[in-house]
Amino acid sequence: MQPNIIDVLDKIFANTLKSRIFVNRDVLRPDYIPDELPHREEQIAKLGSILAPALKGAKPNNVFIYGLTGTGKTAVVKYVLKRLYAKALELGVDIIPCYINTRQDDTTYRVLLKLSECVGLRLPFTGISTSEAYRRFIKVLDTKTAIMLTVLDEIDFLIKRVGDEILYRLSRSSDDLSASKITIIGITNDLKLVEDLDPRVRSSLGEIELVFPPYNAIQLEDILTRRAKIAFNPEVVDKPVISLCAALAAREHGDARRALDLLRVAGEIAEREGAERVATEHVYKALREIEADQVNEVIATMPLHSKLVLLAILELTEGKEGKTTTGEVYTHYKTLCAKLGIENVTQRRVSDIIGELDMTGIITTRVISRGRYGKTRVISLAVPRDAILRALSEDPYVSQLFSRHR
DNA sequence: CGTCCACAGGAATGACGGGCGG
DNA sequence: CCGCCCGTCATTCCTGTGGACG
Repeated sequence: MQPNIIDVLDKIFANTLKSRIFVNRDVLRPDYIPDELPHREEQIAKLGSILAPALKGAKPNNVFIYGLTGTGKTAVVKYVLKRLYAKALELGVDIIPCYINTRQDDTTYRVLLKLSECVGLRLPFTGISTSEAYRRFIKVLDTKTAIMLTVLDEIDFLIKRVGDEILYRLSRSSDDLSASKITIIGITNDLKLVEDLDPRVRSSLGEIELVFPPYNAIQLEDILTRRAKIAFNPEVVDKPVISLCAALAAREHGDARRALDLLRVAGEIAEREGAERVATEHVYKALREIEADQVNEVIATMPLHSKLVLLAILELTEGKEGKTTTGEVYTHYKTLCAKLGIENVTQRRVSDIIGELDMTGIITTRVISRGRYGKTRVISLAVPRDAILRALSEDPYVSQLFSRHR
């Protein structure tokens, strides 16, 4: 037994090492920052001119950057900061870039921790209050004459978690500083974020706004082509494959991350199958795999009753045009609860659950009136049923319902 | 042409668990 | 460490409504 496992592993290792598909798979990963950012020249130029005053030791305006996922916001900001920092070194100007992703560091204290790290101050992980942390950070920063360029990526998470208090503090930090200055660059894909922001913060933070439009299919194709050249062995991907990835991602909303994911996963599938080259069928498989992963993730975190409602929908949409209605779902859902011996929630709640499922994109609903026979929502599945079925069977309660009628 | 079905969906309220500030 | 507040899931009660049917 043991030698067998080792043999298998050896084979896997060897295959990975002498991959005939990939040269450098990492350049297709979402966190990779490329040396060139095609089709974002305009945004690079704008951000560059906004931040350029830092090179003269002046405080640039705060910037707010909007754009849907995969439109290159993070990449552009990181790129511009890198170039700016290099130039500053050359000129002997003190610029301190600081990148914080507030999805990971989503508390005031953790943000302050990161800020301090950027100015070379090590704060304890715990033990001091946030105001003390702020005081110490400011004290160190004020020993310098520097422009601190603070990027707060996915800033909506921070605001949702702790409100806009630190933003206010930071935007008013010049009151506490004599020589140094802090510029804030906020990044978000939530276009209506500013609405629920303290007006004082809004005006100081949104001094300048930059919008990143989605890429179109042609631009995506160009991006993929450049990236594929570095990522793959020559001749293993050809144009139709890349065009397909671009077209599929453009259909979403021009999400470059999505396009790159597709290409990478397609390559991984091709490799797993021991294929010579990446074919369009691998892309379709990749699409299904990525979709299934997302469905899995969404469903896994759902509460039990949402899963049961989803199961009810799943079973009711089998056959007959794949459509069902709220009333049918509720009745069927109640029988499922009865089988499990648990209490059911009210119809009002199920109505909301159906709405929530619609929001996640797993199902599609539309309100219609059947006249004499009342008003209801027509429900149909929006993703492959086997993906849902597999995700639901992960749940220990729900899976009892499967094994029974098997 | 008015009714009335079968829900949609708003408002108020409560149980519960987790995180935060003092 | 404790009380407090907040978000989530849920209930109760409610008003609103498009259009087939009588």
